[in-house]
Formats: sequence, structure tokens, C-alpha cells
Amino acid sequence: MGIIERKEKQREEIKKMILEASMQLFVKEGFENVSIRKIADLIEYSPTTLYIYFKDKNEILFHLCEMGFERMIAYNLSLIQIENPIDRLYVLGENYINFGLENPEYYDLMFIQNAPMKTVREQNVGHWPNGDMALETLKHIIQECMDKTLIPKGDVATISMAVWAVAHGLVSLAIRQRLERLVEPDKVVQTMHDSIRWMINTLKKA
Amino acid sequence: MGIIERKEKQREEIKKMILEASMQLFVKEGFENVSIRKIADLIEYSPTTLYIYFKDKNEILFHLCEMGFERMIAYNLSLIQIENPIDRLYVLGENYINFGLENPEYYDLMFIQNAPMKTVREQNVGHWPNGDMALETLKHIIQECMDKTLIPKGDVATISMAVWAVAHGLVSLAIRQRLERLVEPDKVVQTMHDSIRWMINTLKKA
DNA sequence: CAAATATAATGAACAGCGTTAACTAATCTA
DNA sequence: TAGATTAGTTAACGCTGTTCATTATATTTG
Repeated sequence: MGIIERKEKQREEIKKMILEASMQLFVKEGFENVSIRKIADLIEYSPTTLYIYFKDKNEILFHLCEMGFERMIAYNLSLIQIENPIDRLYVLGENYINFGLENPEYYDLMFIQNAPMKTVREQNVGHWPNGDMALETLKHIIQECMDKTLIPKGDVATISMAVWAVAHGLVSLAIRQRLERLVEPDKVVQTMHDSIRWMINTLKKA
Repeated sequence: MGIIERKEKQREEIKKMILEASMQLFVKEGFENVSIRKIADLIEYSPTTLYIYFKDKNEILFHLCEMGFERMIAYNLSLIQIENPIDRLYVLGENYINFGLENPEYYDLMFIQNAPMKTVREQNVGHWPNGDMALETLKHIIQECMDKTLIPKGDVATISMAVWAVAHGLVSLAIRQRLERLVEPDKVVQTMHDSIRWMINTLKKA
């Protein structure tokens, strides 16, 4: 019976409408201005309707978060062309910082806010496809660097964690305006790039 | 005239009452449960009264943030006894992670939330005594390490930023439950410590 | 085809939030 | 003692996420 199929399709379409309206609000007015009521207003439904299609606000934010990861993946499309894994690591770091600075709202949702992880945890076995994939990419590059003895051997998880931590530390401190206390405001971005490069340089020489 | 002096003292005492009630709520029920109304309830005043003593909620959070820094300073009292600056750096890193994991709510306020920085920016020339002091400590240690050629020479701000970024990255990813995607949950804390040690080791060898 | 059922959508409400304006009560000054 | 200053309160505004009971609209069954 094609009727229930069509119904399912309609459901998916309304879900899409809701998410697109959320994203529109999100990019235009920022994370704090995404409210159930404003989304409902935009698509001209009542606020209660959203709860027919999503469990709660966290679930909507989770999907916005996934969109953020897709956006981030777009930043890294050129990576595959780079043969030398350590060069790939440099570019990955640069891209990470650029993505964070250019999309602070998305970055916030993806790596700082609690809300999306609440949904991840509630889901079956905590499925977080895009998030996990990004981490695998990093681990893979580190592993390749070690295999080709471009960096000293060591525990991949430990080193990956440290590298991710530098990048995330820089971006999250920057978008929360903490780095301006360390260097003059107009030098923050430059110093961030210097930092991540210095980090990988150091790693290479060690 | 001692009368206006006594008034000032009373004002200060009520301010203290408000902050202590806030802190009590903060440590017992967490950041999200600190509301103007709950604080007012606790000290048996009306919510509007708080606005006589503080400009807004951000200003209260700023003071809680300062209390957090004092707590953090207590973690580092033993540092002055350590002669070798690189050993001091190791311990500073360990302390930073321990502080963050043991006081996630304070850490959040100090380094993640926007609210306290809003007050800092509104204040005259953005005074943030405790925050700035902590950063000076770090820069000073790095400088000392370079002076004694324990680590390669370089730009102090750049290196300080990188070191802070690793530490902050680890703690903030941990308290936002992102590290569980990289290593098994029960290994997160151990790997964090490994990471920061590995980072300083690498820096030493470079 | 009509009655019963399932689904979609809504209005009203709950309980909370930060904040402000207008007002009362208490205290200090002239 | 009258007037001015200060402390504190009540009531309200405009938000927030979320739920319950109700209506309207399809779809399925007798």
C-alpha cells in the first residue's frame, strides 16, 4: 500500500521544513535565538506541532549539529589530494581553525554545547556518525605519520587527543573571547595559526 | 561621618550574602540552576532586591567566576616550591586538569561561558584580575624554561597559547563529554594525563 | 456509504526565566 | 517636624520549553 509510504514522505518533508527553518534562524540570528516558538512562527505552524516530529529541542539541535559537520567536511575535501600525511595534518589544523572562526555558531553546537550530546546519548548505542568520522580522520593521519616515521612513535589515541585538544582549545578559547587576555586582540588569529604550526613543528622535530 | 560608612558596610554585607547564596546554589545544584529567583528565595529577599546590589545576573556570575579562580590558585600553592620550571610546568598541567575535572561547574564559568566576560568587557578597561594573573603565571614559567634552555627558544605568547590550548582543550572536551568518542569512557582521564605529559615531553625533546 | 478509528494539528496552560516600572516603607538631612 | 533619599516590594512584561485536552481531518473497517 503506497498510502503509508506517501504519508512517510510527507512526514519527512515537514521534518525537513522544520530543520531548514531552524538553520535559517540559526545562521541569521545565532544559537541563542533559535526557539521552538520562532521556528514554528517561521513555518507557520503552532509550537506544539514540532513535538510531533521531534522529541524535544535537543533533537533539533542535534540535527543542526550534524549539518555543521557536513559543512566542516566541505572544508576538508581537498585533503585527499595531499600525499604527505604531515602536510595533511598541517592543512587539517588550519582548516579546523578556519572553520571554527568562520562558523562560530556551528562550532559551538558541535563541540561546546551539551544539548546535542544529550540526544546522542539517548539514541541507540549513542550514534554520532559525522562526529565519529571526523575523529577517525585525525587518528588515521596520525597513524600514517607514525608509520612513515615522520613523527616519533607513540600511542595514537594519546597523540590524537593532544592534537585535537590544541586545535579545539585554540578555537574554543577564541570564540569565547579568552585569548584576548593573552595577546592583543588584533593578533589573536595570527597567533592561533602560529600556535598550531608550532605544535606540529615541535611534534615533527621531537 | 561614620553613618555613611556603616551604610557602605551593610551594603557590602548584603552583597556578600547574595554571592554566598549564589555559590551555595552553584555548587549544590549546578550552573543551570542558579537563577535570580532561587537566590532571592534562599536569602529571603524579593528578586528585585538583587538588582539594587548587582547590575544583572552576569555580574553575579562574574563574581562566582572570580571565586573559581581563587579556588584554582589554591591548587597551585605548592608550585613555588618547585625549582625546575619544567617540573613546575608538568605540575601546573596536572593541576589544571585536576581542577577542571573536580570543579567542572567552576571551570565552565571561568573558561567556557560567555556571561562573565560580558561583565569584564563592560567594566572599566575590562578588569579581570584573577584571570589575567593565571595567564601571567603560565607565560612566566615558559619564559623561565626558555631562559634555562630547557625548551627551544621561540615566541612566548605563541608557545603559552599552545600549552594553554592543550590543557583547556582536554578539560573542556572532557566536561562536554566529547572525549568519550575518542577513547573508552573509563580511559578518558588517564589518556588526558598522558596527553598533557606527552605534550610537555615533546616540547622538551624538540 | 456510514461509523469507527487513527493521525495531524491546535489553544490554553504550567512552571519557569531575567528584568523593569511604579509604589510603599523606612531612614537620614535640613 | 517636613522633605528628600534609600531600601525593598508587588505586579507585570515578554520570553522560554513542554504537556494536556480538544478539535479537525483523513483513513480504515463493518
